[in-house]
Amino acid sequence: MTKSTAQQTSLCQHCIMSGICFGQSDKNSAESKVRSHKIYHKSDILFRSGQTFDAIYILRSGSAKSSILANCGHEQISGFHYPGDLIGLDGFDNGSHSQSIKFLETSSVCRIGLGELDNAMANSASIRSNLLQGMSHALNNEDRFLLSLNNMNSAQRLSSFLLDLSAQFLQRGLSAKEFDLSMTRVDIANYLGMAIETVSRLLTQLQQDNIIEVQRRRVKILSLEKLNQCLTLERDPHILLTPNPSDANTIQTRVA
Amino acid sequence: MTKSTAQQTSLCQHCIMSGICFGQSDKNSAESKVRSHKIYHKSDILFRSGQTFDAIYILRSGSAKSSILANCGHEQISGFHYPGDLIGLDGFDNGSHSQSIKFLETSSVCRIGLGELDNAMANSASIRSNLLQGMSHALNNEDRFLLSLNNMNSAQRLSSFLLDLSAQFLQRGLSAKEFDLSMTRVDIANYLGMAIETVSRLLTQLQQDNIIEVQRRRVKILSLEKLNQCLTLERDPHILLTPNPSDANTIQTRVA
DNA sequence: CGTTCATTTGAACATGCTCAATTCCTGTGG
DNA sequence: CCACAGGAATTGAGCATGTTCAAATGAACG
Repeated sequence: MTKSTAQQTSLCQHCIMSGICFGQSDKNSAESKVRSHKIYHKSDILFRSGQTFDAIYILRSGSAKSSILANCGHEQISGFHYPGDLIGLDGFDNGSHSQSIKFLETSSVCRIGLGELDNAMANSASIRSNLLQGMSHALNNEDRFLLSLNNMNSAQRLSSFLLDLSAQFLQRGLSAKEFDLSMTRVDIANYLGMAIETVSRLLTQLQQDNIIEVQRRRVKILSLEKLNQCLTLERDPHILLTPNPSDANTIQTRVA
Repeated sequence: MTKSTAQQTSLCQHCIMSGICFGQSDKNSAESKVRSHKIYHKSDILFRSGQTFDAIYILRSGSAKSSILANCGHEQISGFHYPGDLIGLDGFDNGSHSQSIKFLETSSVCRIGLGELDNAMANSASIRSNLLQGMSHALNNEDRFLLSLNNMNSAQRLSSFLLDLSAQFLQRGLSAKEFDLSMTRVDIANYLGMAIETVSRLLTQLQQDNIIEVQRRRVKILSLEKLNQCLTLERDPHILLTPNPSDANTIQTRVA
């Protein structure tokens, strides 16, 4: 996921934080305002857990994973990031990062210092709104992911993961049906909470069912419909059916 | 978790959003500035998924659960809330709530309209900081919870849940060792992603091991140490060991 | 080419779910 | 005050999903 240099200015103008780089008045004289951005390579670390929080970042190109560390030393990947994503939001909590960010491929990143950010928030309603929206979005993403962990079996989780990636790529103007995974099987297994053997088996299964073609990092989705069906079919909502679906006091509206 | 009316003013002064209610200048003449708050009862809904986002809320007393709804109609609880918690942060994402909030007992809530909030953010650095901190905290909480879902077995998840509650109560000046659960076993099972029978079995197990005493909603922790050991002992980090713990390129620092 | 890492595949086993029945609490009405 | 009904919680036994362990295969890289 890299962009030609010709696209960079346009990339900046559509950035969620563009208000910081381009003043209200001169959105047109953009050329000179492209914020300096730093290039990182595969396996580079943007910041580590425990490190002082002094900036947030926007991923311009490439991809990264964020992870936290359990007491037992276990690394848990909490998300993957793609161009346009805000990174480092975990730091507002207590002044130091709780996550670590590691790049999965060559990537470029804009840094927005905390002082600069706070100034912008004081002066611009759209910056305030965009930042809150970004954080809220991250929260909702985690909620939905949580749902899939608690609610779905391995096959459904993996299908869901692939569909999610597909949507991410589509949203960024790339192919929704054919793409390269930037993470290893180990990363996928970690993220989805299953053994890497299970990931492997399920991928071959999907391939045998003519739903995807997969070869190493390359994935081709043969049928988005069938992949979607994997989520709904063979569902068995075992956990947590509340007894009174029609009760006005109850939150859920329908129970299978 | 309810507070006497005598404590309410003090409660407001320590509120994370107090800057909105009390101007910088007159933090002392507090009496008259206590924001009107609304009382809800058990099973009441604060807002539902899909509802227009027009305010955030602060829980003053009581407790609540937030949940989202899967396509299949399955309700997934994404968190429990206690006094001081910010509620409704999910709405910044796209202008409508993705969560639903349901009270678990009689509770009182302050409402802060979006306009009012944005004004306050424009004018007060501490409001900006507090809101971002609150959202970041919520994010980090979810990350840690995600880790426990992917990383721990049922016994560990339940122990972790109890310890978490204990810490929440302690932080709010209540007993860390003896408290009432405001949620049902069904809620616990839903949240922790297991069957309610498993919750039940594990609680009796913990009781037989003289780690807790539990009777219906009442929980007494006999040994916080032993409960903590439940998290670390019998650990078996099966998933996701990355091969090179000492590699500088790798995020985690140690692997069991 | 040989070493290393990533991935795949197979077979046994374990955790935790499902189904079913029972017990325990709480509130309600006789 | 007691009997009864309904929900919540507990307990037991069988079973399924997905893990563990072990070994083989495949791709990449020096």
